[in-house]
Amino acid sequence: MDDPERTPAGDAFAEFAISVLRLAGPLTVAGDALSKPSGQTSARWQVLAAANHGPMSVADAARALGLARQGVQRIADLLAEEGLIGYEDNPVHQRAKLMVLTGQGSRILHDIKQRQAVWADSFGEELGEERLRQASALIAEAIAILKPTARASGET
Amino acid sequence: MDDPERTPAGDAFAEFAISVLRLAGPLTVAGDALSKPSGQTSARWQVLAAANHGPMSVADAARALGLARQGVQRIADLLAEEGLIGYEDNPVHQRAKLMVLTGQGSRILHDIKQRQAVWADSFGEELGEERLRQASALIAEAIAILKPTARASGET
DNA sequence: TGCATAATGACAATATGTTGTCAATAGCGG
DNA sequence: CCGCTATTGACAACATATTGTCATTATGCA
Repeated sequence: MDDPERTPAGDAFAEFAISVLRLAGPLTVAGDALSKPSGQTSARWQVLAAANHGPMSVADAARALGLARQGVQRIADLLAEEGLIGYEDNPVHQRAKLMVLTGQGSRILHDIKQRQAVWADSFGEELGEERLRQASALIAEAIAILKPTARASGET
Repeated sequence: MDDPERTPAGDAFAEFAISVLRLAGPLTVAGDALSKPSGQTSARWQVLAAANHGPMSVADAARALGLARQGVQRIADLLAEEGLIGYEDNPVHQRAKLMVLTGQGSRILHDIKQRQAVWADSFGEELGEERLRQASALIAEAIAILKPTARASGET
């Protein structure tokens, strides 16, 4: 019943994975705190930001955010109910309407972005730009090689 | 209505934060896949691993995992119902019983660890030990400086 | 000892996200 | 044009996790 042996690189990856999962919690809490003054949350902010990037369908936004389509749909419907986004007809697809920010949605996103800028500058300064960029690059690689695995056991 | 200006370091931190949140999803999916053959999930595996590290109360495990105490309690109660862990009397605390793996819990955790070792070695090899360790160190720093902020608006 | 404060587990409400299923629509090859 | 496959939104079930509240138990200090 000894523990399985891992290579040093395997150990490093395991530690990395645990670290990422541990950081996700505080980051979401911080995002909630940044968006709460505008009555929003991390998840709603993410969808607002996606819609602001350009008119896109819910499925497009889900791919951009790396989330399940149905989860983003739920958030988007809530945002639409509250008048922060609207669904515009899609000239090239009858079912897949395009999300577009309303005036109120734009104002709210702008307010959140202003708070986020102060926050990000502070932590960016403390952690160091170069290291952050290297870590982001590594994380992007990890996502790229993990995603196909996820997709193999993916939807339906 | 221009976007707020961020410093380069602030940009880097914002990108880093988004990357971490995006990676958390695939990592959880991968953890579910590793533990599913044993009838477990990522969350249950984490709690089993904490209990295996040494007898500890639910609150101890929650702190070790960086999660809310109540969420860990829910998982732990499920594991206890299924006979994977037991609650032992705590000599120094009447209420806070200590979680201990049962024989079945140990066997299941061991099986998951074996699958995880193969998986971690593979991705560790591909991403590189040194970069992974640097990223883990940076993430640990980020957790350290983010957590106090979270605690300021913390429990009750 | 006695009391204020903190820690802990129990319970509930809510937010987030995945998975599964289905019908409607697109897209493509014959 | 027809038919097969993929995409999309709708709907539901479930897992995970936070927040809030409460009673019980520990802890530290006067």
